[in-house]
Amino acid sequence: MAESKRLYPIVTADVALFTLQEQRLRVLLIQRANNPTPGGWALPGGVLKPDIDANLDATAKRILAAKTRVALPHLEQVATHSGPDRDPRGWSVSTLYYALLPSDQVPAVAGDKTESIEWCDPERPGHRLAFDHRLMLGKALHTLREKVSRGAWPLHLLPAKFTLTEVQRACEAILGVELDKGAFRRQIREAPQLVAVDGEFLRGAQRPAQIYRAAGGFEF
Amino acid sequence: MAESKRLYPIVTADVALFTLQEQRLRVLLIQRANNPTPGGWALPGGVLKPDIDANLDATAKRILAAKTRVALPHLEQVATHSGPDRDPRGWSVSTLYYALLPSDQVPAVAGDKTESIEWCDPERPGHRLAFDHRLMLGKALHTLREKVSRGAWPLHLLPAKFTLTEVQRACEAILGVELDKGAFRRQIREAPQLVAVDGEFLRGAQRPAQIYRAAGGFEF
DNA sequence: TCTCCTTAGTTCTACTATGTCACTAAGGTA
DNA sequence: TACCTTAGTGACATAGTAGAACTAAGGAGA
Repeated sequence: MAESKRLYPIVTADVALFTLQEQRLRVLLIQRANNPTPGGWALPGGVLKPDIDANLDATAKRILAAKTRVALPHLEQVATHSGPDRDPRGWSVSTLYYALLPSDQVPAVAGDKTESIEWCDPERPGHRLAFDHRLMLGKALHTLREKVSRGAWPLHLLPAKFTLTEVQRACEAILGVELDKGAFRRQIREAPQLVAVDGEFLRGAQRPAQIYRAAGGFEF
Repeated sequence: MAESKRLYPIVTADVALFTLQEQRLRVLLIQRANNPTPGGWALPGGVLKPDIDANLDATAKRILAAKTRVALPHLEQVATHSGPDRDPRGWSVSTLYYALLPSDQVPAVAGDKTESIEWCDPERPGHRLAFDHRLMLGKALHTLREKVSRGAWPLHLLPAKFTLTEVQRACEAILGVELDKGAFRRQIREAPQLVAVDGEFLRGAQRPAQIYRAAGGFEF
């Protein structure tokens, strides 16, 4: 058995699941009761099961499905970390993904009985992370920010219907900076990924805001 | 053994090694004499050896070292592909890298006796590639182009000393488009990664060209 | 030695994208 | 009806970019 561990490394998928809470970017952390580092906080992850997973993407989706009751629309590969010492179980190869959870579906995420979950500030998780997950989280956040700063709209973080101001707040939460309304709307106006929902407005104690939805085939 | 293949997938590293030949971008392809698809052309790659590799980066470097006599300065991870059918040997996990070989070191690349090598146009390799290597090659090229179009200078494709025109030709070969000299030099002038070698010029039947080298700590 | 050719390297101009900010619009609330 | 809040637009200055014309500096050849 020790020999087989040398010949065949453990292959896992880990996921940084991001969402918005009160207009702040949050990432899901899990404290596993048993399993390899007891009491340690970590990104959700699990071992590849070649008999049931079509590929590592499927592994990541399976792990997320065990935590959430929703089908995650967006899953993106970030990087693969490997080495003999990063996991106490032995030589390991871990492919990191990030996923975006719509902010109205946070309640659909629940831990098993054997573990605690927490939504944390991805820049300061507040827990010491097991393995090299601190580094991984940093890479996932960096990749997400790169994508948004290159003009991708993080619509998967929002409910199915949303206002342009909500898109702007989501971008600001991801990038960690405030954006100018005029410049932001100039760019988003030409984006074919957004479709105004005719006649629907968000009402409040101010001018109503046009409701939008993602266009069909939106891919982030 | 069949059982162990189900439980533990094959883990490999594959490398798209790029270089310049006559100002054209080229990628190294190998025709393996034995090994899993006889006669098929493929990107150089090999199985992770946990007992000697510190991680998958080391696997990629080991594989390249077996093909070339030089230490490759630049190695970058692109993506990880996985699945039960992509490799005839069974369930596999393959991490793809790309590397840049200085154009004056192409002769240092030589195949084993048991295999042919060929430098191919990465957009039209001219051979049917084994596994999903055609897709991989596309991704590697795309990642390289993204990096260059975002302002990285592909100095690792050039000899230790080079002219600004050579940098421009390298960028053009990667991107597949012609660049404007004025705009190119405006950007490269402010780049701290390039250092003019005082008093050294490339001479020919025209005005001499200033010689440059990469600044210390250049990281691509 | 003079002219011409080639490539190196600079500069100028028009244009386009972007940041900044003020302005108008459209509700609700008191 | 005045005023507050947020939605949404427009106007301006600036910075970055493309495109081309320009000068510079050698060698080749008549």
